[in-house]
Amino acid sequence: MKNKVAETKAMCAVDYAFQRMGGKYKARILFHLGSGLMRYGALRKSMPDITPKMLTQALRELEGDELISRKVYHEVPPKVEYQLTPVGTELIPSIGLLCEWGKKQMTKKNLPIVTDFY
Amino acid sequence: MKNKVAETKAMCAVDYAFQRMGGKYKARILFHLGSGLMRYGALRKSMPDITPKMLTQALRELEGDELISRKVYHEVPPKVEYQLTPVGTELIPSIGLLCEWGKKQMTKKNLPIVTDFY
DNA sequence: CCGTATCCCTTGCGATACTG
DNA sequence: CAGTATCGCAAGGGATACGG
Repeated sequence: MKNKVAETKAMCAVDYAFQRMGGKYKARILFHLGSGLMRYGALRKSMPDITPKMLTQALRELEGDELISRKVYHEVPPKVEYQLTPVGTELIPSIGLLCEWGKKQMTKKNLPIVTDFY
Repeated sequence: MKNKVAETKAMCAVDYAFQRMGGKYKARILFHLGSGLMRYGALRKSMPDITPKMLTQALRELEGDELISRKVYHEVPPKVEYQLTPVGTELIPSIGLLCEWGKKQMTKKNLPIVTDFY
């Protein structure tokens, strides 16, 4: 169970970035965490279209790439908190810009935008 | 041969953006076109790891989403020019930021970065 | 020069059910 | 509460060869 890429050979910086925050959900997860620390359940509620399996998978990969940190409280009921690392935090402005671009285009085309609780 | 998504239902702006410039090559292609108009062959040479099939496919999708325009000269030998549309151009700053983030992280980890001709 | 066509393989992703 | 396990499909992507 390796983490995607053997980064032994030279690559493009754009690719490097996309391998870490690309994919179907990672950018959205990072963006949500941009507003601060969140528990697993809170993340689930804020993105109900992501199955637990995919959410956990994305979170583990983000953790492996050190974009987020994961803190487990061994108590009953269990509690796990996720938050951005400094490196992950530096990614937020880029995603924010992307998001603004998306909003602008969607507005132009009169497409319905989901902002809250999604 | 439809273009990926039926955008009938409400979605997140981040997703909207990623459906247009996400994937394995699109951001890189857009970024290269950021420096100006390029012919198909020039794009190929600048990104030799992309097979013609994948390059053409990505270009067609970008064209379909109106991020780039394609101008064909019906002459021998044939000549096709690609360039960013205004909407596509607005995407460049976000990708640029992502690229800078990538470069910074790669530098920290002493990973070899390919900038020219890739 | 600028692509297409074909074949095939891998990976991502989803649904559903179950657990410490 | 915060996950795993299992199964399975479908899209994405690579290699190679050919075409207007």
